[in-house]
Amino acid sequence: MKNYSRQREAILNVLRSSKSHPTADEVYRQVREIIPNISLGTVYRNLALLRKEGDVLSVSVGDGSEHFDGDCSPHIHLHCSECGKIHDLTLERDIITELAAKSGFTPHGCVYVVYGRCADCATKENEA
Amino acid sequence: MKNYSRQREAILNVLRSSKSHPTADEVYRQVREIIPNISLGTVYRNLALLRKEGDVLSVSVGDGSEHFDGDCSPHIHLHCSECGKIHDLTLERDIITELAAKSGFTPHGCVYVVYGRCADCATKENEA
DNA sequence: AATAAAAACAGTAATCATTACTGATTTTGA
DNA sequence: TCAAAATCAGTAATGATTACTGTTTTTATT
Repeated sequence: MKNYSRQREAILNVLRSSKSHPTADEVYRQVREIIPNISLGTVYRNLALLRKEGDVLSVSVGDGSEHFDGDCSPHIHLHCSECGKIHDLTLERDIITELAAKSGFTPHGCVYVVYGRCADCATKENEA
Repeated sequence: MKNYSRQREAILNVLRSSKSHPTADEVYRQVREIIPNISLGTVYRNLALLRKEGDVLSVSVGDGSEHFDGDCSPHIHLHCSECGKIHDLTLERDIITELAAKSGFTPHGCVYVVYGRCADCATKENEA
């Protein structure tokens, strides 16, 4: 376990205990409930640091801001263009990274995004 | 073939004939050599449109701006944290999208990024 | 413990990629 | 031929992110 500051630890905890892929601002709001006077700059700085350390990864889905994820295991991000949510899908065997390694690339991490329409939104459509 | 404006067509051509995953600004500079008075706003608007249409996709690697790709076939983006380049790797069978579809998601497109160090940078290191 | 250097912080100002707006021009379709 | 719709160039505004400043906390050493 790394020795992180209280602020950095709190940010990491928020991300680890979240399933919603929050933006920097959303992380900020959640961490403020634990450390009320934490600065937004601190959140950004630590998110960048945690990403560099490989504790966290970030996903961009083209909605203007970066989303963060405390789960660094290889998994698929399903981004619904209708509701905007990012759903997770477990990936048992990471063929993509295996291929990358086979090609002479040294992998540190990965982000897989599939765009489309989630099952929830498809169901709602049928109901209406 | 869709009936696109001269500007939109030029933007698409730049992306189709590029292997370097340019940003909006880089696309703008290249298109200006063909249409010198094109506006940056037009480039952004058409990139967003082309992406929506599925003619183009965008990749974010955490360097501040979005990169665009005229190749929409499923392939792997190898992002080197050393030189910043995005290398492409062909993907014969897209297991990721297959899994997504099997889970009840309706896929429209996908972006796969593997972070790490490219073969070129590894070679340079050994030489030095 | 005392202290100096390094790291991290809160708060705020600045940057810069992206988006929105305006009025003019082009395209489309009846 | 004409009016509505789409698109444009140019520019202003937005807003996510980064950089800066002076202060506080941590770390390492004596």
